Amino acid sequence: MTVSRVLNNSPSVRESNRRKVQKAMEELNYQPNSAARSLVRGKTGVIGMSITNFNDSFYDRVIRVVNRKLAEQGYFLALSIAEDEDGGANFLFQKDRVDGIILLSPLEEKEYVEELKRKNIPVVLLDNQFQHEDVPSVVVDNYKGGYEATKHLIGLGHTQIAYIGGPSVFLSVAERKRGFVQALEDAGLTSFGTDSCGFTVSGGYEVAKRWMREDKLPTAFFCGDDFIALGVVQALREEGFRVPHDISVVGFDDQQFVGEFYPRLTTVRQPEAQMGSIGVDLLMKLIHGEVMPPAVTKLAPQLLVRESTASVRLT
Amino acid sequence: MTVSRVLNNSPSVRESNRRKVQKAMEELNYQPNSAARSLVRGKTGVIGMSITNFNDSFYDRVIRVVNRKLAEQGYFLALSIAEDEDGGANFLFQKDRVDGIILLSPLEEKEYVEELKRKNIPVVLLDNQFQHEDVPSVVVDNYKGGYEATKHLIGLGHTQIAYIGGPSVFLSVAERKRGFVQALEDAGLTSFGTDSCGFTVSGGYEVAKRWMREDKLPTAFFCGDDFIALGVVQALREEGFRVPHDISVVGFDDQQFVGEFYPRLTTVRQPEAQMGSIGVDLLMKLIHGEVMPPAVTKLAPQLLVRESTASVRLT
DNA sequence: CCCAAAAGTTAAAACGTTTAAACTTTTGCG
DNA sequence: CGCAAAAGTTTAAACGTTTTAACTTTTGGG
Repeated sequence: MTVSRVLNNSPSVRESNRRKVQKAMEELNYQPNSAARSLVRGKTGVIGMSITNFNDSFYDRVIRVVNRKLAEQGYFLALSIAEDEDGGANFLFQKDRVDGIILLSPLEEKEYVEELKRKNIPVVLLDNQFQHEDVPSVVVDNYKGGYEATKHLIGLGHTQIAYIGGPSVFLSVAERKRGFVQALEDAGLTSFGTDSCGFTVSGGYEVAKRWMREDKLPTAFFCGDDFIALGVVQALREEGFRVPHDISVVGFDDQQFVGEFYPRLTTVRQPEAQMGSIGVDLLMKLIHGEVMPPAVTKLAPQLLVRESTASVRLT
Repeated sequence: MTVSRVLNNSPSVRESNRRKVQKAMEELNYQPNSAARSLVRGKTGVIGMSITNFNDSFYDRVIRVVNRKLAEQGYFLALSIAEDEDGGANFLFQKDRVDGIILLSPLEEKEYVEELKRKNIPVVLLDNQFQHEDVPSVVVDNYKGGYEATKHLIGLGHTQIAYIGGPSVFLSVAERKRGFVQALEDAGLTSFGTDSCGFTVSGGYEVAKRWMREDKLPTAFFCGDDFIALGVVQALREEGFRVPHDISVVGFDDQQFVGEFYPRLTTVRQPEAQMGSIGVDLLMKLIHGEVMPPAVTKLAPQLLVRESTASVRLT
């Protein structure tokens, strides 16, 4: 009826009637039923986003940008937590619940991507290094991040540099390491050693402690993320080493307040805003049926030099 | 048709037919349209949760518990970010999109609560001290948290204790302070002074610096949250004071890794799991139309004594 | 073997909107 | 003032399920 037209403000409705309808809507506290609407229209106006990790500044920043940008375009963002098995996005995995999905995950997620493809749901991958055929993705250039961080250390005169990465399920881990190795090679150096642990403070702490027990100490650590870096700093401190005076440490991600608390961490910042923004753009194109853009967009990270790195100390 | 019955596995369908239908569903990759389903049934199977804050361990823990518990009961959780004006839950604010809402917010949210009431959407408040008529809520006993933290400090011999709280929009701030004051009074002491700042590292940092400039230094700080506490620690350290050797500091919330990094922070841990669990229980009761339980459930926090507090130093 | 009850199946209506088509009123020009 | 075009309104069908009622088949007791 006419009501539908005023809801979708079609032009062909007499002003007086439009007024009347609006008044009635107010009085009755009327609100269109979105299920019915979705049913007939075949769209919901909501975009789903699956997230694996919460308490993390990198994800936080990406999510906020996506939320804002989606809102600008008239879409709602529904976040879903990806727990272990269920891929977490399960609730999103229904074509009629969302118009599109943004998968924010550092893991492969092959199955989910395939399922979504099969269901014909537009999907974009963020922070996901894996290339799934014709699913567009936006990632940061982790290789470059590792390279820049290491180069910075080399520039400070360090020659004994170690890398402590995260779990090998994350492709980012290997990429950062590749950058690390290449930077050393380009400078004619060799790696002091590498190791890995969980992306946690305690992980970094334990690796560093173990190394110290074995009398194996570089003059600088490049860590796979800030949590590991903090753990390393903590372990070093407990054994009487000062950062950066004795040993330099660099992290990755610029987590909340690592730049505000001693020792202000030198780290690699990812372009979260760009990532989120491009991700939304890609998804919108997909939704509007535009031709598929190039599969993977790679963004440059930025080295933030702070106080946890210094010139190598000549003993 | 029969299909509907096998979907909802009603008993009255011949086994052979059930088999046939299932096979067909597999082959066609069939998935029931949830919009149509919601439309006729009047429920969606999703619970919305509005969150103001992301990169925060307290919220993270609550959210994860809620997610898990909801999943157990066959509901999906859709998270929505509450940005400034929109109350963020706007997408949830439609009765036909969700079966119920959990508002996780430390702010008053009067308008939203009223709007939800008006729309007749079951709603439960978490971490929200404000009492909205007949909306059940679960909060932590911030008064008690403040009391216990201060008592701990007093027990260590401190008599010059200061409180640095967060922004006064948060009721929790006043409650924690009330606990602080009462503990002092019960011990026959008076407050060394109070101040406030944002719930940030830099906030705590600046207050402490300012106080030091004015030669105003207590022997112990009770801070409104861990971020403030870290800022205070950092400021003290920069001025040559050691924590806890010279000055003790206690925080609130047990944020990620404040227990792993020097100085391991003494803090107050909120019972996130309980809060989430009770919140879900309440919401389920509301949804099933059970009689309204008592309006506000108050949970006891727990003091975690670590290394940022020590006996007062007798100079 | 018949018949009633039980078990299972099919048909029709309903959920609340949008869209397309048919219909009616208004407008403006000669 | 009449008529065609434009503007606006009403009707009907459709979206994909569930629910209720009506119908058909199977089962089992006498």
